[in-house]
Amino acid sequence: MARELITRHGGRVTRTRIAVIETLLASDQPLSHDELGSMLAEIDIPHDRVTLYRALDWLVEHGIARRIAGGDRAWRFEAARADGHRHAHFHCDHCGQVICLEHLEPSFSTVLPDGYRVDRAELILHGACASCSPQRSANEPCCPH
Amino acid sequence: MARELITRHGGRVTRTRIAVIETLLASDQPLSHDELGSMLAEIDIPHDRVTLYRALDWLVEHGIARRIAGGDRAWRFEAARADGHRHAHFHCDHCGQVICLEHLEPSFSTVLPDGYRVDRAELILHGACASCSPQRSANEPCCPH
DNA sequence: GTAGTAACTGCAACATTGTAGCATTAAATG
DNA sequence: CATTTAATGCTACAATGTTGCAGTTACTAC
Ligand SMILES: [Mn+2]
Ligand SMILES: [Mn+2]
Ligand SMILES: [Zn+2]
Ligand SMILES: [Zn+2]
Repeated sequence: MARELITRHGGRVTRTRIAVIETLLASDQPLSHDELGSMLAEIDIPHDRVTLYRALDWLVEHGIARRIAGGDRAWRFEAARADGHRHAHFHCDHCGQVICLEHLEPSFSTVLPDGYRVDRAELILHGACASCSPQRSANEPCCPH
Repeated sequence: MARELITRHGGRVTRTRIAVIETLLASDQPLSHDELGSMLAEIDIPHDRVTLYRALDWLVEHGIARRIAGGDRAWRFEAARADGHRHAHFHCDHCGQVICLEHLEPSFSTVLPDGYRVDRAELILHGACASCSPQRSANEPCCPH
């Protein structure tokens, strides 16, 4: 699956690329470079920081992954859907976790000044996730924050 | 006006704060720290990078300014409206300029998992501004990009 | 106006996130 | 296996932002 995605786009099948694709496909939420780095380290895929940046750039360039601007200053990445499906995201301002809002399309309709061209819309809801919301009972464990 | 805004919130009236507030109020688009720094330098307000960061933090904390995540990794700031009005923004991926879409409210309605709390929504349209759109006549000046 | 005090500033050092150049390694191909 | 060149690893650098701390300044009380 991962190998085929890579060769289909004329890339070379390397350890890091395979692991990144498989990790993204297995994740139900977008992952930051840093998170991916840790996950790769855990499954014993040695790699350089820069290699990971370049692998992710390559995946985005070829439409295999999508880049999301979280609202903090770190990109997050998720596997692109074959059908081009897009959705909004929720960013927990407390622990930094980002989740996908599968059923919320970032649609818009607006009058832009003449000559402007829209390529895509990003909708991000900010708030606190369940683990970070203050109303939860005080003896349940919270996020590492 | 600026002085009053500051004292009303129990802050000390300083050169930098006044200049920042006045610059934000006079601007029709959100400004990055860097842009603000240049503008302040032009009107002869000497200041340290860090002072500007702290002035902006203070303004946001007190609801005088609002912080916007452009999509590149630099915050932008705009004067907050008295009526709490919010709107979406357009980010030119070519020259980095951000403009306000006054009439586009970043509304949303979605079912979040239990326990999640939404504080605000950010909607950013990405594309090319009029100066950067390719269809413009080739002998008009374009952005510095 | 002077003095006292806490808020604010400026500077230096550091943190995080990401890029660029370049020599080395290794995936693909025949 | 030998050749080719894409991909990697390393080092150095850039952009954006934060922290600690000593010194300055805006405000308050007199
Ligand atoms: Mn998603
Ligand atoms: Mn705006
Ligand atoms: Zn959280
Ligand atoms: Zn532009």
